[in-house]
Amino acid sequence: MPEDSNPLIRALSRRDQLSAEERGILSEIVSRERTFAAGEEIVREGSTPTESCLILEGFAARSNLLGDGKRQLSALHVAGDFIDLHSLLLRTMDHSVVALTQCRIGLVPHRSLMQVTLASPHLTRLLWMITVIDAAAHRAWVVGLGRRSPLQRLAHLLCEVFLRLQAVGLTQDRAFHFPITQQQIADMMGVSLVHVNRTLQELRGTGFISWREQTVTISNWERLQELAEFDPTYLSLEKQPR
Amino acid sequence: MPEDSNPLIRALSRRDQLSAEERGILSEIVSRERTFAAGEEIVREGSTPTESCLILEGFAARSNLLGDGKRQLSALHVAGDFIDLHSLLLRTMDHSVVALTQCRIGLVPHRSLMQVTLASPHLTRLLWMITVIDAAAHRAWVVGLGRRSPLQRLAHLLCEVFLRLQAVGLTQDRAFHFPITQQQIADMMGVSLVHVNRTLQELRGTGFISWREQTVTISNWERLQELAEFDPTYLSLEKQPR
DNA sequence: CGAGGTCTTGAAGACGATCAACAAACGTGG
DNA sequence: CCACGTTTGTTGATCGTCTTCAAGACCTCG
Repeated sequence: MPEDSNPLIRALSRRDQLSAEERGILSEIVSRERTFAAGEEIVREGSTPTESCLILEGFAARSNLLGDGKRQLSALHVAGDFIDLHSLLLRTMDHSVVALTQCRIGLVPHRSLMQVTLASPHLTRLLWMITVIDAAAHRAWVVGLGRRSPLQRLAHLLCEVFLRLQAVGLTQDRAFHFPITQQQIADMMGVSLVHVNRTLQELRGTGFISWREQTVTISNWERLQELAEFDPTYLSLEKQPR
Repeated sequence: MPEDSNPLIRALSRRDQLSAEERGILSEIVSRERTFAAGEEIVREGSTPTESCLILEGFAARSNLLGDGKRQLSALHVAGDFIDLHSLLLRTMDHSVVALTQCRIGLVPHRSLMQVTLASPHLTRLLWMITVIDAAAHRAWVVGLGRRSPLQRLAHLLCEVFLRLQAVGLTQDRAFHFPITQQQIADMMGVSLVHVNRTLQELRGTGFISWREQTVTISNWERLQELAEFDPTYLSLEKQPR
């Protein structure tokens, strides 16, 4: 894969300096590619992967099915995200990963990742960092689900997605392509589909965003952040030695 | 600190083989100890720690304060847990850590941890594993807050705490000391104090647990797990090469 | 013994779920 | 290119759950 179109390199070099050698390792780490249609399972709960999946294009989510047929999405992932990097350490998946839209996925053998841990402490720390930023996002979702109103949760989600897409160069000014259904939003926010629809109307009603033809445009970034009580610290978007 | 009373060594050797050398490194990694009273802040949101905190004794939680004075606890931690290991990679804390009970804390300099990443790939992976198991617990909480009833959430919490305490040898048969207030439970479960009280009565009413004098006793482990739809996979309690 | 924290109970009201129906958009094959 | 079926979005009405407010009981510790 050519280096500059590799979203992993983009995501990492956004947060720390990468040496030429490190870029080289990262650009060769994807062994093969696969494409998944929207709704398909990329990784299955209970499986024990021998490769980790890197999103090259599209949106995916961690999915947990409950006994009564309910579903909770516990994380949203975008291009550049390593969706099951933790399976290197954990062996058996405690959740599935599903494609929310069509996804192009790069597969990275655990063998190669293990090799990185043996050969490059710095790259190892950066991979570790990825999982730890993931965990920070999980905590932000816990806070939202526990104590924020559905309106705030939705606003918070859009703030998060905007910055994460911006970090990999997938925004145009204040807009981004977001081909996600209301049912998927509902399963992320822990509310019913009907309520998402109404909350979305309320959010549009504020005039802080518009959402038409699968494109979200943030018309008032300041006020949207205020509404969501959004603090971007947890995304760790600063460039620092790690 | 003597090796066998070091809960970090207990927690890690529960999940992978540790060499004598590795045990040695771990037993010397705590530079000093501090004690915190219940309610005290162990790590402050916005700070940039230069040491990480290991719980030697007591219960602590990650705490997020919201604008209107609400509080959400995004994780519960017990002896053996590294509560801000991620600050090694992330620099600034996006949440506080508070002592829920009196806590004895071991402080581990980032310098020592960085040294581990340079010298021991295997220990590095185990430290990484700790943060990744943490993240798995966060996801379990997301699922609970999003889609489980308060009753199930409470049952799930008790299942989780029981197994985590068992892993560090802090259970007696089917019972464990759990000096946590209903307000703290409420802030973990994202419900009101009043509702925790009523849910707790309902859970006691099932006869699956009793909770008297700060001690939880699980009288029907099978049925409690069933009620909570609890699957311990996410705790990664198996011993495996990592 | 008194004070503050914790637990418990009741009553009212808000919020979001559920059920049901319809509209709009999309995609596919005839 | 249109017809039709499926998916997605929208709206209204009813019901149940959980919040909020308020007050009292209990307990622990100085």
